[in-house]
Amino acid sequence: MAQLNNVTPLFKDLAKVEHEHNIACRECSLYRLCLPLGLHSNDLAQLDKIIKRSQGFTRGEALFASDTPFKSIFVVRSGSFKTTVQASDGREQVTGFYFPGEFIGMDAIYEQAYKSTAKALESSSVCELPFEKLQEFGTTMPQLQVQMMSRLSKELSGDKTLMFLLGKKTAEEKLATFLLSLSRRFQDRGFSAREFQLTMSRGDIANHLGLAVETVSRLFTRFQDEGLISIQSKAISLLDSDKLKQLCG
Amino acid sequence: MAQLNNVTPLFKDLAKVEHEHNIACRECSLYRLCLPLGLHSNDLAQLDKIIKRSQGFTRGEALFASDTPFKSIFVVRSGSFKTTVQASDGREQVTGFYFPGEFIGMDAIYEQAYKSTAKALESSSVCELPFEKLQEFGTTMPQLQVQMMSRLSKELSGDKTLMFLLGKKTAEEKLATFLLSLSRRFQDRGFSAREFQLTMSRGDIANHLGLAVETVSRLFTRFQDEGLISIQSKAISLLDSDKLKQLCG
DNA sequence: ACGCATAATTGATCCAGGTCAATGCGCTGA
DNA sequence: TCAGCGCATTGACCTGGATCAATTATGCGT
Repeated sequence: MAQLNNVTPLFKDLAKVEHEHNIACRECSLYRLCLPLGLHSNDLAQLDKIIKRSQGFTRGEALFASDTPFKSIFVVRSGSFKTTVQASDGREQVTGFYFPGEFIGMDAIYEQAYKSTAKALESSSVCELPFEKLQEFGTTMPQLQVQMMSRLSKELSGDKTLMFLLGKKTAEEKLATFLLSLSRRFQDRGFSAREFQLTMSRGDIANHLGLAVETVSRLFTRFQDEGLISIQSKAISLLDSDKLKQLCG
Repeated sequence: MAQLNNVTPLFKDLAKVEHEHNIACRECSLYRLCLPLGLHSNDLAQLDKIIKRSQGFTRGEALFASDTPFKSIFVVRSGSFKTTVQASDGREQVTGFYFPGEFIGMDAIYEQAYKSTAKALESSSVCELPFEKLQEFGTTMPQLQVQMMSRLSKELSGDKTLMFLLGKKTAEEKLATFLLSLSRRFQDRGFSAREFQLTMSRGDIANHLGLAVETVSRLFTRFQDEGLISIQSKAISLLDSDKLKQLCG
């Protein structure tokens, strides 16, 4: 666990527990958020067997790189990740941030190759689901397939929302929306909706929202001046989420 | 067929043939692009039975509305559609355009409700796939499930690309990318990659790309002045797609 | 074929947010 | 403890594309 001491993981307790023991899905605290939902216990045991529990990634380490053959879908177990797509000229877009229980790599099924790069934002770990095995299981566990589709659909729906954000929202609306989205996701995971760590850099946030770093920085200070938030480097608390909600448009 | 005479459907021949006969998947000219790919012929016959072939929609008519219960996934049979998401304040974002063989409504699986509105851009028709039935079939036809996931994945991948476009590209790059994307899709469907109809309005294009109508209009005239395209109201031809490719960045 | 509504073009002006530049802060490692 | 470096903040200025305002096509209904 030494590597965990020099960072501030978002989900320290989870990381501690689940790094140390390769605990079964049934006992995983993410169960409620994850794939196995709705599976019977013998099916669950089957699933358990094919899941590879990874050793963990350190800040900046890649889970997979763009244009690499697709083999597995990953579920974040602890920590957090970002995914990016890049153009040949070097420009890149942060397409998403991923927290425990969330799936990474589903956009690679069609092309059979990852079309984005996934990097850890802090010390993190994942469960690896080899897609071929997953397919085999689909025959005997239709519920699993439905669950998978549901996951894909959820991300699709989220992406449409993001398209609206990128295409139609002002800088202020973008940042307010982003903060509340994080807040909601932390709450879903049993953490404070009010206070949390921004594990990604200002640059990552700006990039993701289609803004310049400077704009994000200015907005943070303005939100703070207006008493909406309190922010100190990576630690943020939402002081007036009602007003933030209004700002989302 | 009277309703088809006063419009210029993108896929007139398809519309003619497939409106009149409820032809089976096996004989459908979209087979290659559509769901049944990889199914055995007896499976195909099964699938055929659950597919409802709709009567057709006229320009502006809604296939489904936002916040309506989810029942079916739709495949465009002829014509074209757009999907939009809207905010409470009235702003809306065109999240996609859909052509024959493409799937609409997959982002509704998770929420079990359509989170976008789909409208016909011209006289169009769809195949309706009741999701419940599709699920039942999944048990006996795992291949179908895989195919569905593949479709979802493809759209996901496309959305990431669009996020890059919205977040990082200039107006010029956006429009060039859009035109080439249409071109490629028409080519995939056996139509000219060089000359086609823009069934959507300038407003729809602008909205989709996160631009103002005026900007799109100006770019069209500029592209025309520079000899890249030739455009006359809805009819466009790409005169220099190599240079357009360069403009995409 | 005519007239009205809607869509598209074109021009003039403006501003949100980007870019450039300088400074400040906080890790990290010796 | 402190130097060095990457990240973040702050200020000054600039610009791509939005907005506003006419004008001109297009197409639809009668």
